[in-house]
Amino acid sequence: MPNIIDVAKKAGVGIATVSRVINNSGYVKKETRDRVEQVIREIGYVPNEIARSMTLQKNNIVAFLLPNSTHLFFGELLFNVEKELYDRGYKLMVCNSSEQLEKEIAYIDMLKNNRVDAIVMLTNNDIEPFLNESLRIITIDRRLKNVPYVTSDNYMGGRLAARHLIASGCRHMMFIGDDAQGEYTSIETEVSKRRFGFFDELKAHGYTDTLNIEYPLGNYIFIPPYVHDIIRDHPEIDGIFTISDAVAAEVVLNIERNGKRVPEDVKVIGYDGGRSFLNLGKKITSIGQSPEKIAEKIGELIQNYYDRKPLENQVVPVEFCHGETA
Amino acid sequence: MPNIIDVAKKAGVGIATVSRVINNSGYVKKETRDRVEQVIREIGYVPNEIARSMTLQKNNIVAFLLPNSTHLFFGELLFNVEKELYDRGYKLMVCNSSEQLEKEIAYIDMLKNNRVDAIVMLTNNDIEPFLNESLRIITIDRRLKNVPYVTSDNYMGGRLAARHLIASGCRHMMFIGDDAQGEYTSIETEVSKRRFGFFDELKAHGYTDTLNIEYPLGNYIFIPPYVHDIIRDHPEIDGIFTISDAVAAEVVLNIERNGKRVPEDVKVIGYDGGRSFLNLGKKITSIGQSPEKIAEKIGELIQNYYDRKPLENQVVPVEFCHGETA
DNA sequence: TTGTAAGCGTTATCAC
DNA sequence: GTGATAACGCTTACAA
Repeated sequence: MPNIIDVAKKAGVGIATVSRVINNSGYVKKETRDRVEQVIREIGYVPNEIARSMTLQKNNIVAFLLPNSTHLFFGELLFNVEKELYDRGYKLMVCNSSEQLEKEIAYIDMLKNNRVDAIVMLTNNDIEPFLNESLRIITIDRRLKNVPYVTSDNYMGGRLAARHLIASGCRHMMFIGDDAQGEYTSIETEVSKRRFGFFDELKAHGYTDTLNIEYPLGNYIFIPPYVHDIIRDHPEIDGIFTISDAVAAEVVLNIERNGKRVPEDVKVIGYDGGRSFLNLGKKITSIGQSPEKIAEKIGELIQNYYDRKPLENQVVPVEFCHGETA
Repeated sequence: MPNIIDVAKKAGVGIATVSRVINNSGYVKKETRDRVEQVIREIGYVPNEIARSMTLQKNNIVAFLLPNSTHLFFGELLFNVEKELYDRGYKLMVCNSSEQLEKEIAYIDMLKNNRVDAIVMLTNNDIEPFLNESLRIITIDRRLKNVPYVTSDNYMGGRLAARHLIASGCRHMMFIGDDAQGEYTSIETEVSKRRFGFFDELKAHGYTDTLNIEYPLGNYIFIPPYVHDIIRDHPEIDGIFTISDAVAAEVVLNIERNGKRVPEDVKVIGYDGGRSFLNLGKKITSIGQSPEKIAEKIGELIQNYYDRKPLENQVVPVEFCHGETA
């Protein structure tokens, strides 16, 4: 593979001149430039980004460390983040941790070795002890010390869900989720604000008997079986808000299996926009967060890293998505 | 950020010795090794992979160029390929082309610049003119000159679908797909073998009036509206095999909208394993191809590139997936 | 305008 | 066993 020296020799110029030509920097006489470009085409020279990275001390590579890109919302996020970065001239490395802390640690090690310019991180694990100041990180839905984050307006999402259930005439509500910051984990997740917003709005309207179900942090997908028992043991419940669409879908299926109708007897609202694999036969009513907008904000923050500008946390608006379950 | 020279100085040894320690290569006296390792820990030295790439002339980075990672099957593939590569010590760069040839070309250019070690490519575009011998490529479902490919056993998939429809008592079959190699494109896709296998098996059983619907290559997701008209104009059709689950889902919805029942009146078989977003309320009967196995084969081929072993095309078995539409 | 040379952080070859 | 030193391919002062 030809290098810059080959080009320089063949064109009868110095390598600095070739460099100036390919980077469009500095002064180069038109004729010289033409000659160099001619040679470049002739011998099929392609600048070596690795060598350039060495000199420039940056490689324009960003990594996205996330639990699992096959999860619906994460997959959308991945796609949009990649797109956003491509438009800005950066490349994306994907790192699926499968929710495992050890794998996250191993990945971060690898990413340090590879000197990626920045890391976009999506995790619910206790990763903080394994990070250091030198890493340029952006988190999604997660508060870490001195790390900027992007999140959707979870608090508003919770309030919107509450308002809809109230307006639909529900009297006894319930929240189901594994975002718990309380007894199960010390992890601080922005996602918990869905719960806070939901309860605050309900209280403000005089609903005080809302059931609060929490269980250890997972991936917002699975639900412990006993949750279904709780639902059955509380036949008065007629409005449920869940931490995600995946959980909502499972709840709907289970309720229907137990002879109640959704939304006629029980209304269920999920979170993420209403998509599901579970073949419910109806669209989940949901609070939608936009992967495009979140990715856009991530792109802007990354750009700020490159431009050495200060980074500010970003909260992206959510919207109520009409569906057939509430 | 400390480098190998810093370590060498502080440990009072030459850099070659440090290199031997971190690579576990050559002879190093135990005491020397301990001292060096001690210093490495002390100053937090992390080897620079970029520099290593320079010297070694490889960076252990593989790129996955695909149309759109949010498509169900592609997303699964991406996840599994990344996992497979991670296990082998390689890193994955994602490149979504959104089906656009120009974007694929731009990506390939970028990947050349970055000297990625290999490219896994999934495309239906006429990309061949833009590749050259120096690129180490592996395609999925696609035949290119001198490029090894991995694909599922599409031909057998087609036969399995035919057998099931026959066994279910269907009399008049139809195939729907945009894999066409005939009048619409010169692209040679392994996917077309689904069609060939389907027809061959039907013919072998004496079914000769099978309807063959083809339309220009897309992404195996959308379907031209007139296809639905064709279905309606042929009320005798009672068995349909489609190029993908996405197409199958759309066909099922449309048939039911027109007052027929699936699978009672018309049986529909898709391809990919039966998943869908479309909330059919039932699982699609389908020919399943395993993203895990395909990814595994891709991993093996990539490994062969690194090991400079010859690469052979890989055909991965498929299986019939029972569902509720056929 | 253009060329020379230092430096980026490794690995590997060769002496010692 | 160990240490200089030459690559690897580029950018960028600094000189000319």
